[in-house]
Amino acid sequence: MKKIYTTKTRNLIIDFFTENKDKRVSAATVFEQLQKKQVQINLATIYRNLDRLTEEGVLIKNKSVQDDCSLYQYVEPHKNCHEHLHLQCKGCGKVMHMECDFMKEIAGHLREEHGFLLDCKASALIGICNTCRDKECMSKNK
Amino acid sequence: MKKIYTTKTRNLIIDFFTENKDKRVSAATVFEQLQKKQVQINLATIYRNLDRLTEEGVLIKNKSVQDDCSLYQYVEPHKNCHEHLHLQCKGCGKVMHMECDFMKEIAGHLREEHGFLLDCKASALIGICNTCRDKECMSKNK
DNA sequence: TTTTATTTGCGAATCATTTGCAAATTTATA
DNA sequence: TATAAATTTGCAAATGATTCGCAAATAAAA
Repeated sequence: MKKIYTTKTRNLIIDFFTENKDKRVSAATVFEQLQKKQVQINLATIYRNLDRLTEEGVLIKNKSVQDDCSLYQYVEPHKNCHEHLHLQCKGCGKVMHMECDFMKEIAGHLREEHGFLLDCKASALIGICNTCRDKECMSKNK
Repeated sequence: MKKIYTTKTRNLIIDFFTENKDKRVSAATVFEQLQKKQVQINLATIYRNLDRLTEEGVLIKNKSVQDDCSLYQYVEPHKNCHEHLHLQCKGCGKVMHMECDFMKEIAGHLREEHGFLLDCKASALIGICNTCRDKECMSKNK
């Protein structure tokens, strides 16, 4: 098995994500944001690190609903994403972790009634969050 | 607004999907399957038709979990995909429509407790279906 | 049947992501 | 600490899905 090398590049990328814990970003965004901080890392290297970090469970990777690219987000080590669903807002892109007891009911219902073993980590519910709904509402009433 | 032209190409593509109602396929797959039937349609044209059909609501389009491509599936006209979630099996790729009253509870819970307006059509729950679970189980007990 | 609108095929362009490879860096070993 | 071994990096080129421009073909409207 491969060993993990602690490189400058790797640390800079991890730092970026821990400083932006609630953001879901593309490889290109990581690249741009680091450039703004005068950090020059090759895009291919960023991709390689993002994929390693995803394998290690440091990041979650999934596809953007709107764009044709993958998005990565930091996972709080204590958060067990196997046990809650992710709610992603179509408006602002933010992902909320739906951590509440109702989760168990959903998983149970799917298992009992539909013979379906839910994989929370891989799933995502798309919709509109409160904030964006209000914005939408306001613009319609103009 | 644009009018819809009924072309040979368009009909061939619609036929393909109505003959394969439970399958979710990529543009490339449509292309290959039509070729096997001696039907030659340019890939770009297939893409254009798939996107038109998706806009018209004849197909559902979403991104593959595993591959880097979009998948399209026929939607039964009577099915209202605004009101149920799609359960997609990681194993076989099949999509089930979760049509049952519990859906209302889920949508209600998200709205009331999480301030989240669910967009069923855009969402997908990933997991393992009965059939694939059994297969997996059998192979482990070998 | 002529006119107008839309679609098609084709090749080229685009965009995200991956890959090969030599050089650089990190870790392990002596 | 010096050297060897393993892994990562940058770079440029390759890949693969999807899109685009444009002239020719087809369908709908007049």
